[in-house]
Amino acid sequence: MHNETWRPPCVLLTVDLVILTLRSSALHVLLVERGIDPHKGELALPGGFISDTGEDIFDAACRELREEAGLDATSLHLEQLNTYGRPDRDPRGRIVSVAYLAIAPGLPEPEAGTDASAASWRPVEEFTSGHRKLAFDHREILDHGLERARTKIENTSLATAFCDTTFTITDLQRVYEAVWGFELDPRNFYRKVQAISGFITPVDSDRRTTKGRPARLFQAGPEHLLRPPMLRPLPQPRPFSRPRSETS
Amino acid sequence: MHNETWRPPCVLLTVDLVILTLRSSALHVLLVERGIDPHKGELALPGGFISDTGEDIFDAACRELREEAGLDATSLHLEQLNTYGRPDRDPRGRIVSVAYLAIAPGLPEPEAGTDASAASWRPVEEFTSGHRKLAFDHREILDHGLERARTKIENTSLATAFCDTTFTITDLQRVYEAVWGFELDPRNFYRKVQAISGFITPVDSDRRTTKGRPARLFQAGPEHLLRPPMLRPLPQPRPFSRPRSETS
DNA sequence: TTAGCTTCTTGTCAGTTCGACAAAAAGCGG
DNA sequence: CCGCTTTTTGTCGAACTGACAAGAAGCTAA
Repeated sequence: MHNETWRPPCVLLTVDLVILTLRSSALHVLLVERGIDPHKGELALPGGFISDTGEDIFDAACRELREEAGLDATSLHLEQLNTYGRPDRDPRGRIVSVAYLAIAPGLPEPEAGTDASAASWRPVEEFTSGHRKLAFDHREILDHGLERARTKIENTSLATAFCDTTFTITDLQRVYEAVWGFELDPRNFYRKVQAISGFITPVDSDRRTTKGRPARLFQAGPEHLLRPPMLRPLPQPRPFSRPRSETS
Repeated sequence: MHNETWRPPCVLLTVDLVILTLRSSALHVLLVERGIDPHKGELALPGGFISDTGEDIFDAACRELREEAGLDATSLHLEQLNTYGRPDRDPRGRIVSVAYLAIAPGLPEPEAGTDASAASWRPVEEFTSGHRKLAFDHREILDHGLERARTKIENTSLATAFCDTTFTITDLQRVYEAVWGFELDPRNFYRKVQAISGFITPVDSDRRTTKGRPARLFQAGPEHLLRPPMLRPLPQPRPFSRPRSETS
């Protein structure tokens, strides 16, 4: 296939992070304003080159999470998304980026004065609705991250990663509503999440009270796979379902 | 973060393929016997280095599919899996591999005399049950590919990618049984797949006949997302589901 | 103190789906 | 025509879903 003098080409490897959280019931993503060219001044996902050839990719994602976002990887969900390597995606040369999805509970604005000071939480709605743009192909990466989140909270307990260690069922409902973009019936939601075995377990003798009736507190359960799953309502009312017995 | 003389390290990029198909109702994966060190003589996933810095990763996957497996990427399902970059995964140096999952309908053995002659279909059961080993971290990649397939045929129409353009409902059932490793009730399966709108559409006036009653033929429908989903039975009978009204 | 407000929690109820199984339908081989 | 195989249609009780009413438990303001 290749003669012996052929040397495989090498590429530069970066890590990009889609970090999602909930702030006042709206889904937000952490973005940085680029300080250097290319795309100077534009918004971009936090990320950067792997530090040396001995660094594992996952470790690089943890490091960027700490350096650029000021977040501790051990306390939040972090999973790999796709890898992006279109030859023209970066004008500086052949740069391949491994994207990661991070899910964090509600957090304060990144502290000024730190390395993460250039980062800020932005409502994802600004980008999904089309007006605002992102540097490089980061809009595509963000879309993939959002779709991954939408799908995974259907079948896994990922939604609890948006919550603190203890949370109310209404907190959890806010997560589903923000990620899916749908309002849900609180009464059906309340019973449904409890019927899924291992999803959430009650924390006894403690309730959180804000305005109405105090709510029971829960914590994430042992099960990762939700069965039955939480199915999101579909955007389109679906073409049509063939009547069962109409065989023509 | 880095001074200006710092140059980001570059890595070698490869593509590895998990190519799945059904042969006589059993799930098979295409593997090659390595002709060179490292891991000479061992079984490995087909794959190779990207050919030059201008080649897109997806295109590289298509090329390897053609060169190593003799398959045409336009006629089968091809999607990206995870990217593997542990520093010690390849003794030759820092080699990062982007894995792809390909799903093909039942196919004959790769033709001898071609570039793909080193490749052969192996039952996945040989590897999942533990005895036989794979080169590098390819066992891990295979496991991820299998888990992806198991999950995606639940929620998407991916299962039809294992079938020819027309197929019977029993053919489709064989796919689910092979990928999940569970036997399913043909009668419930028959009605369930038809109730999912857009999953499969009947091909009129044509039936396939082998031994028993001739079976109606179908083709893949327009819908990608299955709603309601096909839920696989769980290995463990699940701990226990709290009685609905037991609130203590 | 009590009425009103908010939010959480439990009930109800009809339509749908699911899983286990029976039985009919449609071919083939003898 | 009889038995065999495989596909297709029925049946039926249990479980789940989605819509909505209503009770429970706090807070606040008159």
